[in-house]
Amino acid sequence: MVEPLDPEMFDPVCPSSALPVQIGDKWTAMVVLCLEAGPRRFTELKTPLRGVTPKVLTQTLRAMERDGLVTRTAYDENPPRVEYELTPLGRSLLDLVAAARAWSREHLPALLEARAAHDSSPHASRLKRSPDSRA
Amino acid sequence: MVEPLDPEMFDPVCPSSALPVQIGDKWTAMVVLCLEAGPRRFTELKTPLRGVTPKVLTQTLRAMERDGLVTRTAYDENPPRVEYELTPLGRSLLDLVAAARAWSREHLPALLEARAAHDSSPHASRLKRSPDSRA
DNA sequence: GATACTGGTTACCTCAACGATACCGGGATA
DNA sequence: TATCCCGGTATCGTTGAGGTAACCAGTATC
Repeated sequence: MVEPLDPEMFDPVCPSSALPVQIGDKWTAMVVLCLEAGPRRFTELKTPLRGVTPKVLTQTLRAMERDGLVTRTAYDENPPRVEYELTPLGRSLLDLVAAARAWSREHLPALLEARAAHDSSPHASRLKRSPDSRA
Repeated sequence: MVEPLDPEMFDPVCPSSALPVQIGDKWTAMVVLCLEAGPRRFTELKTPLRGVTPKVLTQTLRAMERDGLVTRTAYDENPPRVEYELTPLGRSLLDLVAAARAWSREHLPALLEARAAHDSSPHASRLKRSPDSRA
């Protein structure tokens, strides 16, 4: 079995709300990351995906299953056990996620800085006079 | 001046609705692509972005300006002229867009095939018996 | 009995993105 | 006078992703 997931693997302060790249739905990229090391159970996924409701996690996983990104295996045991695992196709998304994370590491600070500067500026005139002059 | 934009540079049949990667808002990636070759005017952008309403295009461009991805330069001339241009930060998104497009070229057919297969299948039982026994 | 655990389902609500349509101001042109 | 062009605004409506809360079956344990 693989190691348990770090409940804090996703920084709640640096959410995808800021970065301009999204893979699939809101949680898809995080699910991919959670499944990188091996199959995981439903409740196992819920832990690091803090705040995700079972409904939304189910929706996400169903959509990923539909698209061939994960497989769902339910074992008729007691207590019930369901495992989700990345397919090779889903695994191919890891490169993309890595690219997005690389971009963020490199450029997100500049973006946030630009945003902060813009928000705090007194909205200077957006007009450039013709090359003559100005009063 | 740069060459005019091809009004059909974006295939209306292969929209981003299918592919699981999104850069910024709905139109952001396309705007980046449109600005790749040089500055463009508002109406110039509207043409290849078929169907975008001026309101939404304005929203997109303002958001990109806020994030330091484009610069907006308005010339006080007649008729009015406004030019949008990629900043180096905006230009850095080109790599990401290229990565997303590469992934799509390589893997999107498999995803769509999986989706079609899933949608047309009679939803086989999602239950797997415990591995110990047989029937 | 009562409660808890697993892997969900169902009904309802909210909010922001997106879109449709119409309109505007200021020249220049006819 | 009227119309066109450009770069937008204003107002309205739709849509859907996502969230909240409650509930479920089956077993097991208290």
